[in-house]
Amino acid sequence: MTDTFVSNPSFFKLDATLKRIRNYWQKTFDAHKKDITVDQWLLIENLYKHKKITHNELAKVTSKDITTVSRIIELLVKKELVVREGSPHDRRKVFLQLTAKGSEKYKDVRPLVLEMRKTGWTGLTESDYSELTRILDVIYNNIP
Amino acid sequence: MTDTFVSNPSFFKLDATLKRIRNYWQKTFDAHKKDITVDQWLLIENLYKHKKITHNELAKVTSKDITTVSRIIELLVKKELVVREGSPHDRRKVFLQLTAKGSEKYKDVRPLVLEMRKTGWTGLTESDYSELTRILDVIYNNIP
DNA sequence: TTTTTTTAGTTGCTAAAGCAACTATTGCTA
DNA sequence: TAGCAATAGTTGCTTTAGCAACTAAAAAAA
Repeated sequence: MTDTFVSNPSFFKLDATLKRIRNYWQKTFDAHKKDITVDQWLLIENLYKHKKITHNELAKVTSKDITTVSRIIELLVKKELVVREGSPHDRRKVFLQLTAKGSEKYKDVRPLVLEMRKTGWTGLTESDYSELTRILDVIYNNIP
Repeated sequence: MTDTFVSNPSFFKLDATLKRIRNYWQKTFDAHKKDITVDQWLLIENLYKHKKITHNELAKVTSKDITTVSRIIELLVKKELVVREGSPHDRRKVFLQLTAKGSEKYKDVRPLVLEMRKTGWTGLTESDYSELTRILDVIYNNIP
């Protein structure tokens, strides 16, 4: 790998792309008055998928810091989209679950998300997707 | 493009990878007592490259919000790495420049950054790099 | 059983992202 | 030339990121 190659700012390109996607998602949510942020959506999506899960587990599957999860969940509880329920067996643990309102929010927002993902992938093939996944995975695992 | 494909959370993978890189960079900066954040570094890198530039231009080349740039620059000014200098021709404009200390910081940190980039790319080829760049560019330009 | 360590979660702090509203110029136009 | 629009930046606000320090409970070790 050449020096000019290494000096190439791929970090920057990742960052710029992600910011652009995030921005687009947020603007779309806002335009449709979904009253939700992108990261709040990510948590809702995972809560829908996992049904019952702790802060810690949710942090792992979303690649978020547990403190960040804790605070986003607080906002979702305030919006009555999520309930916290202490575990009877282990009183340190708190299980998180979507409320009925939370499930409805998921079903309400999901079509928008699918549409946006489709938009992002326009002109790309499934093999492009595999390539991207492969390369990002390698980079991810290269980091000590 | 199939539905399962579209539903695949590539956004999440981008986010996770970027967070991991950012985290690694920050920890490395801290371990070497560079007293700098990743985004502060990005601005310094661009100030070194462009020599004399306004907030607005710096925001464009770094894909950052101008308010964000404004505040990061404030921190860099406090650290005496950057000076603001009003334009005599247009009193709205403020030119930004690295101080001598700022240039030194750049030269001091740059080897670390090159090393980390190399680490991230271990096991990948230049064609992987082109692929990643191409795919990210397509996605970026797909976003309305 | 008592002490120590580990685990789950919260709170305080600083940094960065981005929108809205604001000031101060400069440029355009009627 | 006077009035209005556009441009450059800053400040206030809410959200997310992540480290450090903390509480409380459970698990492991003495």
